[in-house]
Amino acid sequence: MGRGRVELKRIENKISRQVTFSKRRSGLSKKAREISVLCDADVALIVFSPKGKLFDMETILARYEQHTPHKQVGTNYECKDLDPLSLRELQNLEQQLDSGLKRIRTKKERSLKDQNNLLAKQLKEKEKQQVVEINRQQEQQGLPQNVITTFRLPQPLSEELHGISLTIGCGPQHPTTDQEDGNQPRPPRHSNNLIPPWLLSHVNRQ
Amino acid sequence: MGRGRVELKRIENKISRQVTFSKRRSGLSKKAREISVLCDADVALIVFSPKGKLFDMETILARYEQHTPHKQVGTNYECKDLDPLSLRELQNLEQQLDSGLKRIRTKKERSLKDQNNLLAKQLKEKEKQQVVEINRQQEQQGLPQNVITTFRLPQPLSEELHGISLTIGCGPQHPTTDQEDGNQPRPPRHSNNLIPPWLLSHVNRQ
DNA sequence: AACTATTTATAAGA
DNA sequence: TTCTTATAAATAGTT
Repeated sequence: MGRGRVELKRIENKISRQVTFSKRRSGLSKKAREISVLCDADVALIVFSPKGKLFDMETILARYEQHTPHKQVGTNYECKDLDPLSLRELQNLEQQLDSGLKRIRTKKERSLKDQNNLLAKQLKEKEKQQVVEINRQQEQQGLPQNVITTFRLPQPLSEELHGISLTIGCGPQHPTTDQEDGNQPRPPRHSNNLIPPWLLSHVNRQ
Repeated sequence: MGRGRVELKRIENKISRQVTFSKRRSGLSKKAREISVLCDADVALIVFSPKGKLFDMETILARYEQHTPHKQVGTNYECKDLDPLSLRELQNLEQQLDSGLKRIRTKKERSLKDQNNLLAKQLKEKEKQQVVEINRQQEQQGLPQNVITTFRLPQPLSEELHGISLTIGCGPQHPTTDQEDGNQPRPPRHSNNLIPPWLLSHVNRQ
């Protein structure tokens, strides 16, 4: 339905796929609503986005549900349908289970978020301490201060970071061949008083 | 779509309603299948007939692109076979819906936990850094310290260092502008905990 | 179930 | 994202 035929295969272009998803999702919802109204049917439609996010969940329930036992029309059979009550009960059960799951999930999420917040606060605190620490040291050595606060925007930042990364990664070149020797003479300490954190994480090893 | 406009209200004529139901039901299924394939989305569609009978139930999971051929319900089959089948299918559907919910929940949880871990690691490094910092200061004051010379450079570290340089110096490791595939799970931008935490806090700032 | 006149959905482009 | 429009697709009424 559009300016070209649609091949029934995954749309590889991400943008196109998202656009198509958005359009078709609304179209699908509309049609689901229509059939439910026109034909007095119950329709449940659940659409998950490509990334698994619950993108749309729509339950369309026709207003009146007459669950009178009935016969199959237009066939030779008298057919007892699936018991509407059972169906309804199943639906109820599903809803209850789902809401139960949601409650638990919510609790878990809240717990995790609390934990996140706590950790973030602690981390921030540590950073403050560190900045003060470094500034204090530099002050002692008569070096310019506020090294860290010179980092601002992403773009200029990355350039500055590049320099720093060289300092960290390529400054005291550690030969890669000395992996097994535990008593390598240490390269001279950085003249820079910023001790590479990656180094610290190894100091306490073993 | 047809020879006349459709008023969005229940079709009173029973035969017409059933015919329309049948037609639209297949159309709806088709569209659901299409969006699931085209957009790589998971779609669940449940349609109940006006009287509560499970008339059509289709679960489309894009991952398994095998589309079960449509079932003819009601016309040519023994009714006694229908009900248990419907029941079983309903149970299947319930299970699939549930697993869909679980999948999402798991993803959210994993995301939060990753974040927690990252924060925890950063925090830990900060602490270590502070300890070494203090040691260094003490050293400056004439106190012998050998903290750093105990350091051993394990093989993997150099690779990690390389990673740091790339990460910091070369900008986004994972270009977001690619059109190819947005579904590949990307590693977190700085999953590497060796990046200086103070630096990380700047890089990640948004 | 088939057939079409129409309406509707929507792909591509702006 | 939203609108526009050319076209493909769905489908209402009919046979």
